[in-house]
Amino acid sequence: MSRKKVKLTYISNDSARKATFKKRKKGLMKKVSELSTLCDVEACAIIYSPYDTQPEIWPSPLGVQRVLAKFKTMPEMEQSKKMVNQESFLRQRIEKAKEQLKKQRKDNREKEMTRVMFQSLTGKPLQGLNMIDLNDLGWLIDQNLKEIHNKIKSLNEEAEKKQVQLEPTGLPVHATAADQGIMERQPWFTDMMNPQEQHMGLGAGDEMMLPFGDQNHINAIWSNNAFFP
Amino acid sequence: MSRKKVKLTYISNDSARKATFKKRKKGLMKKVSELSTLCDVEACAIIYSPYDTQPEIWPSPLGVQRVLAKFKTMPEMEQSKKMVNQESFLRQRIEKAKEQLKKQRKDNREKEMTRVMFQSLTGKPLQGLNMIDLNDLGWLIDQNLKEIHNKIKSLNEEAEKKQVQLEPTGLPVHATAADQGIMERQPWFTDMMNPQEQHMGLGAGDEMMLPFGDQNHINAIWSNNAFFP
DNA sequence: AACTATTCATAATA
DNA sequence: TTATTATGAATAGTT
Repeated sequence: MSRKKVKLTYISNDSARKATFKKRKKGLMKKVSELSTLCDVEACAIIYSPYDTQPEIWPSPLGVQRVLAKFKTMPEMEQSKKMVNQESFLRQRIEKAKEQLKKQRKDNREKEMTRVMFQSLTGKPLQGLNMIDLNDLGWLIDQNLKEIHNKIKSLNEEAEKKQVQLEPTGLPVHATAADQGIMERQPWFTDMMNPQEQHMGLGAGDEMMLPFGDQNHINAIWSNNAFFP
Repeated sequence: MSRKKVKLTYISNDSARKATFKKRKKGLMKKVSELSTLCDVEACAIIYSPYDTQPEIWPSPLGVQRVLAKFKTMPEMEQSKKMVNQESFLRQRIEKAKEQLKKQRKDNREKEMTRVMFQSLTGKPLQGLNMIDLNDLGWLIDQNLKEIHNKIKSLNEEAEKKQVQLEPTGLPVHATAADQGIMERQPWFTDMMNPQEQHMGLGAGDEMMLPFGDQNHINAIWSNNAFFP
């Protein structure tokens, strides 16, 4: 049961390190073999370890020699060109981690504003929110109102159909007063918070674009993390 | 969505092969890097592909050179000793596949005998069963009877407790006639089918050891598979 | 070494 | 091509 994500650092425990080495070496050799088979490329791997006097190699001494010979004939400058070295590799990983962090922050932000919204609905006053928080909160409320409106609309349409079936000559059912109220209220928050922005219509597809930025304003603990400037 | 287990064979579709190559090369390099970091071993990998004029290497030209130099100083005979070559690698995979097959056959065998047992219970006569099938069937029935007996026993014990609580001076409830019958019947099948074997007691722990062999006698289609002699 | 819960890699797809 | 996601594979921790 791997409890935690493995820390990518030297394993100081001797037996654990040996066990991990054996497992991962096996897995690695399998991967090399598969890559070679699946894509028909020449490849080799050499691993020196303190557990064996001989290096572990793939695919065979001759195979290794062949690949090495090819490699040796290349000028050093050429060798460096397409190389994946440790630095660029780590750079890639950091980049990916940053991406994930960004996504996570967006998620956290949305969750946090949702919490604030519900607190507000239970009567708690909105305290300690800056302009950016209020803006995001407004956007979130607009989204929710929009959803509610759509729901009401579809319910009304359904009811109307049934009504028509039951009394073909009667008056159709119209949108309720509650629905109207929501319709009127929908734009005010956005307008107040974004006086400079052009107001977007209901069907403009803006529901796909969250306004939440990279930083969480409320949970400042994350915003000041020195590892992610 | 990887629908099926990947077939370990050359990918003929050009674009699919290239895509796979890129992904797997990246994954492989990551693995080498991790192994090196986690276990502090010297390792290198070189991959030639038709997609680049230069080979992809790890960890760096100098790192590769260093490992290669070490490798070259070794006599060829020594090099071959601890090697993982394609043949021994495939041998290992075949061995593992055989193990899995063995387990699966055992499972299948037990399921099949269970089916036969229930068919028999519905009145269908036992046809086409050889001595080995009958022996396994007997074992299976014994197991089930044993389970039933244990269940009855524990139920009786529970009932006895309640009985004592309700009428503290009354006679305790004993095992039922049905239970007795099961107890008497339990050993006969095994004894008949295994006249030479020593009969094992109820508590001897034999319930852990399935008698089902490597071959399925009923589904001969599997037994004759030429790939697994 | 064998076993699982879990993370990780990646085949298929959009 | 890159991005996404469901699934198979690898493996960390444990027995």
